[in-house]
Amino acid sequence: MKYSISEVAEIIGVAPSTIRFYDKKGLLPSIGRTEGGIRRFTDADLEWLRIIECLKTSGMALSDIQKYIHLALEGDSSIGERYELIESQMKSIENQITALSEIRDILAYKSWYYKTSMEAGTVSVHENDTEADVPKKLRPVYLKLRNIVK
Amino acid sequence: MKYSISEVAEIIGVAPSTIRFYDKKGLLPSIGRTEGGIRRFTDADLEWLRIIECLKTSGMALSDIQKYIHLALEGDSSIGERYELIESQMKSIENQITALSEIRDILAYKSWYYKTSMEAGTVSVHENDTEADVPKKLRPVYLKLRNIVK
DNA sequence: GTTAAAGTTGAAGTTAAGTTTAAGTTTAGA
DNA sequence: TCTAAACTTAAACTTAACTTCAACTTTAAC
Repeated sequence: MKYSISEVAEIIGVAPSTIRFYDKKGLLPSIGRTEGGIRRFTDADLEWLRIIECLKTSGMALSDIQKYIHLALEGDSSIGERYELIESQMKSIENQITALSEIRDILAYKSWYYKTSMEAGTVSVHENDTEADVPKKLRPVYLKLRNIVK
Repeated sequence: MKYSISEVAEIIGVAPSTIRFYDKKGLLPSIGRTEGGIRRFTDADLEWLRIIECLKTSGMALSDIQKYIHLALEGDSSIGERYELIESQMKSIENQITALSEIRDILAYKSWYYKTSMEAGTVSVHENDTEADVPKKLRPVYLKLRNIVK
């Protein structure tokens, strides 16, 4: 099965210009062309694009994705390097998840704070809050951040 | 307690130029100045900066953070709007965490794939893999993505 | 054989979130 | 009082990841 650039764009969910941009950056190894020079994508090319999407979502820079793809093209000799790259990206993702979870907890506190303020009509309702006034789930973040979370 | 811009930069962990940039963008309401025009930060100003850091980590754009801060300055009349903003940011964070978790699972599979390839010296060791060859934990992602995860 | 839609390229433009620079001012300490 | 360190501003520069543009070519359908 072969696809045009706009079909691929549709399937992957990006703009055609983005795919040309990736191609120019060397992220798409050896895309086929018609005699007239028009790109024809194979299913294998689609897979590369999905891998790019995946690594991009993980926060990897395009320049590093390019490195990874070229390592993959090198074959078995680069397995070790690719393993290291993937491991390091896994660690990065786990750090991101941890950071986001902390922020989510803070926002959950703020959400409760505003919800209850809304019901009372004013944020003053929390002026003399103590731990006991805060829902159990939100107490850890309240205790840690009561000075900065307004 | 009052702080100079470089002290604040040190405490918060950003460059002084970043703080000036935030100030110019209207993210820091009414920073005090000496007679000569030098910024003097209070503990309340530090709190704003911590809130900015928090919302920034959550992926909120500076322009939206600015809106939030100005809503907060408006007082009780903006509680509802602030609540909506926080709720929407919570949802955004939860989506981010979900997306990252999926990517982490894919990378965990790739990590296993490369680790075992490394031990065998070649990725061919996986050529005829079936579900049974994949560690139990990695099977869901393998089944879902075996066509795209190489 | 025409033609309109879709493709091509290189180069320039965009956006966000800063950073750097240049030129000048303020301040703290000896 | 002098001076060096720290501060000020406006404006230009940076980087990543695209997007848009202009000018031109290829292709599919009639």
